[in-house]
Amino acid sequence: MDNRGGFDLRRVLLFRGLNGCDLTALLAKARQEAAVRGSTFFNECDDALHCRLLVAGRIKLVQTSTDGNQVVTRFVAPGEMFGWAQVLGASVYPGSAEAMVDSVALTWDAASMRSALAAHPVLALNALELLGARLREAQDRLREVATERVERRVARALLRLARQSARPTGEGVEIGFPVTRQDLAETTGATLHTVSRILAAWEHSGILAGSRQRIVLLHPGRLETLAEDGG
Amino acid sequence: MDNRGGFDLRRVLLFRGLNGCDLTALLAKARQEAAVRGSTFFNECDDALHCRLLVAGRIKLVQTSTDGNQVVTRFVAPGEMFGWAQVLGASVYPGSAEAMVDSVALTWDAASMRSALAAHPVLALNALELLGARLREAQDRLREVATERVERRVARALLRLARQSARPTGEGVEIGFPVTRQDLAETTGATLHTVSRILAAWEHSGILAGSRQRIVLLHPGRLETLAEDGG
DNA sequence: CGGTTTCTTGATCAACGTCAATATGAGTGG
DNA sequence: CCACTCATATTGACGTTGATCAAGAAACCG
Repeated sequence: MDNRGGFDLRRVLLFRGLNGCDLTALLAKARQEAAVRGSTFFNECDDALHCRLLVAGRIKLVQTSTDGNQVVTRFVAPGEMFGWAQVLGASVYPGSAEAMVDSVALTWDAASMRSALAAHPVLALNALELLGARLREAQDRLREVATERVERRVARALLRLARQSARPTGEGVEIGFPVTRQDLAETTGATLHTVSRILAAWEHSGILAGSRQRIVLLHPGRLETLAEDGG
Repeated sequence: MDNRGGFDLRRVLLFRGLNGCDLTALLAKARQEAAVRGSTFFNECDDALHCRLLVAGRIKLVQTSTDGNQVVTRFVAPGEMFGWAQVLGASVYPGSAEAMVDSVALTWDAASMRSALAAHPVLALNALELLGARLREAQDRLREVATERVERRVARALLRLARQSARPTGEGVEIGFPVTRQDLAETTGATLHTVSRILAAWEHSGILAGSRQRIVLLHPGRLETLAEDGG
């Protein structure tokens, strides 16, 4: 089996259950694409001609509203697909994909991914499951933003980030890629000012430590309390 | 071709492109289920054993958070599927499905729907498209709730409702099923008080008219202005 | 007709955004 | 290596949106 880009593609959830042959054939159709930190794989409203699998790095998907406000719809970790728009019936990307660190993706054109989905039911079912999970996550976040205080939303966001990309350190769990207060604000629907204040308070009370773009959760348990019962 | 429950099933987007035979076979596996106004087809956290197609009536999907706050994740119109949870890899329903008027649904068990999806690629691709559209909608609403004022969110919610279920009246477009201020509050992430005040103001300025659970948009254009550039 | 749900409206208040100023570090070119 | 610049972060003062609290009115229902 192939092992392109130093990444084990059998681990990719979308490909689970696909036999080696078919996987190799599918891979043959992909090309590799890189984006340095700060650049994008695609921008909001670009024609959605491709879909991608993140192989290395970290991406954020960002939607911008007419008045310039931005929202981070998802952080993408290696092994996850992104930019499905065309495959799923949209003609343009609903958001931009910005590399938070230097990143590498495998890129398919939407048409061949569609035919692969049609040819391999297991692939389509996997896609449905993944998409279902994403829909549930989006709805959960909707409920949070609609009903919960900023502090709690920030707590949840940090826990999600930690779950997706924990890097154990001496004194706690570090989030494994650079996250600005602005990023956190855009995932939680708050301003960077409020986020900054909240994090400062938490640093003060020993729940977390951090410096520029780095956040270490010293006390995930206490964060979970904050996230759940609003202690 | 079958025409069960007085509803033309060829119009259902999920079934588009499926041949008559297969459609009939699929329908044979469904059973009919009714829910009177106010009752539910299923509740949040129930085991997700079935998936459903709304044939008549109107449903709202509601998520409740631990502190009792509710959010309406979607209004379901006839012809739309709901309660896909199990098919999409979740074991329990992420929300309840409450009938806003007396309603009828066709019900499949999740296993047979899964095998139908596996057997008919066209079905799986349709499902992916529909789910993709839903994901985009959820993300749009997330962006709205995170960045926009309540007034604008209410305007958008009304326009969405009108689009999904407009009933032309003498003086404007009526929303074709009973919607309470509470419902609107739960779709927009506001309180019913705020919604009530906003609607009162709009009634005052002639943008809409309404009575108990009835809303008539007299001036959709002005609502659209409010929804877009915050005029 | 009494009870219940829905809706309205006022008064008050706090969460959080906005505005503003400053600090801190990281990268860059001279 | 240092000066400069830019992005990021901190912090305070203040204002506004919209929630909360409270009370009552109106419509519907058995």
